Amino acid sequence: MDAWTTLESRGFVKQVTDPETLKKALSSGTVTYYAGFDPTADSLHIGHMLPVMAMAHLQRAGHVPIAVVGGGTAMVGDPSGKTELRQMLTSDDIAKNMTGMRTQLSRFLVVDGVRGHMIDNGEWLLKLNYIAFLRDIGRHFSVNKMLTADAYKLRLEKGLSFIEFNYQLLQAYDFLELFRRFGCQLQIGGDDQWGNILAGTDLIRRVDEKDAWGLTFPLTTTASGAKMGKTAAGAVWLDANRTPVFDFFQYWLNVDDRDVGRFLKLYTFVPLDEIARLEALQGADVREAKRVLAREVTTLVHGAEATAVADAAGSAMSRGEATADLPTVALLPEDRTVVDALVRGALAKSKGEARRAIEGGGVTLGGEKVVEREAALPDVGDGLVLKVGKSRAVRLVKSA
RNA sequence: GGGGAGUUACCCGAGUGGCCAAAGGGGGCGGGCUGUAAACCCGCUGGCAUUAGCCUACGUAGGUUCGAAUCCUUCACUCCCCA
Repeated sequence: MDAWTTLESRGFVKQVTDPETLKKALSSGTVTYYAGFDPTADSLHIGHMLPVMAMAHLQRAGHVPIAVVGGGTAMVGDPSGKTELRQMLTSDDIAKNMTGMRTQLSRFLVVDGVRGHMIDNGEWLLKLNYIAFLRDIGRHFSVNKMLTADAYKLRLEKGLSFIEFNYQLLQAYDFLELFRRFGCQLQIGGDDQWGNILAGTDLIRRVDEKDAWGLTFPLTTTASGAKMGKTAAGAVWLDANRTPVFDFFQYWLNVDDRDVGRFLKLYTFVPLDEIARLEALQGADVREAKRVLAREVTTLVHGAEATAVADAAGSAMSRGEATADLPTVALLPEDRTVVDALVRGALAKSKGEARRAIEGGGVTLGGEKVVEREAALPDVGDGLVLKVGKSRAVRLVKSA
C-alpha cells in the first residue's frame, strides 16, 4: 500500500493543497516532509501522536521526515486556536523542553540525518535580521488576507498582539528554509495549522516559484466531544514520570466504544483488515478491541515489557486482586488512617477529598469496602491493594 | 490620547454590606445500572480539623465599616466606542 493510501484510509487526511500531484509524488518518488512541534513542555502528550504517527507511516514508505522542534517559534507563540495570548516561554525553558521532546520523537522516527532529520528552527529564526526579513519575506504577506482567516477573526474579537500576528510569517519562513535546505516539499499538521501551512506553500511559490504541498489531519476529539488526551489530571503525557504507564494504558482501555476503530487506525500500526475485524465486535466484546488498542499504543510509547505489566495490573485490579504490578506506594510511619494512605498514594489530592471518597463508598482496601471515614490502617503486610473507584488503585507497602 | 464596560472557584456565569466557601450550568470525581464503554439516576466537588470550628479565596495593594466579593482609592490587565 502506498503512503498516500495508508494515510487516507487510516483517516489522517483532512485537507490537502493539491491531492493529485501529491499522490503521484508519494507513489513515484521520495518526498521530504516536515511537521513542527512546539516545545511548550518537556514531554510530548498524546495530542502530538497524530503528526508523529503520520510521519512514521510516511517514513516506513520510504519518505524522509524532518521533525522541527520550534525553538524559534516558541519564542513567539502560535495564536491559532487560542483565545488569549499564551505565556511566553523563556529560552531556558525552551532548551530544556526541546531535549525531552527530541528523545521521545526519536522513538518513533529514525533521525540519522539521512533517512530522517530533527532540527530546531531557532537555528535560522533567532538570527533573522528584522529589516531584511520584512523586505524579503514580509512583503509577500497581505495583511488584508491574513485578517480574513478564521484563526485571526476569532482573535480580533478578543485581542491579538503584534508578536502573535507574526507567527504565521515565521512558520511560512520555516517551510521556505526547509525547502531550500532539504528540498522539503510537504508540511503536515493539525487542521488548525491549515492557514499557517498555506502561508508556507504560498511563500515558496512566490519567492522560489516552486510548488509545495500542505496536508492537515482532522482535529481529533473523543466521541463525547472532549479534546483528545485531556483528563482531570491534565494531559496524557508520553513521559512515564508525568503519566504513569498504568494510567496511560488505562486511558486507552477506557475510551468510548465509538472511538475504538478510529483510534486504532490513527494511533497504532495494526493492519486495516485486523482493525475491521475488531471494529465489527459488538457489546461486551468491544473490550477486546480496546485491549488491543491499549496494548499497541502503550507498547509503541513505553515498550512491550512495561505494557505487559500495566495490562496485568489492570486486569488484576478489575478483579479486585492484589498484585505486585500495581504502582507501589510506601507508607510512612505517620500514615495511620485510610485517609492518610489515600493521600500518600495520590489517590486523593487532599484529606478532605479522601474523606469524601470514603463517604461516597468508593474506597476499598484489600477488596473490602471502607465504611468508617476515619478507619485506621491495618497492617499492610507485604502489600495491600487500596482502590478508589473502578480504575485507580495502588499497592501499599511498609516504609522502606 | 479621550470616553465607557469589565476582571468571581477547573471553565462559563449569578451575586451590590452580614443569611457567602459564594446560585446555576458545564467539566471532574464517587455510587447505582453495565462491559474498567455510552446513556440514565443519585451524591460530592477550597484547605485543615472526629464535631465545634479555624484558615485561605471573588485581578493587585490599601482604606471605610462592628462586619466587604459587594462601598472608596491605587495599580495591573482585558474588551468596546472615538482619535
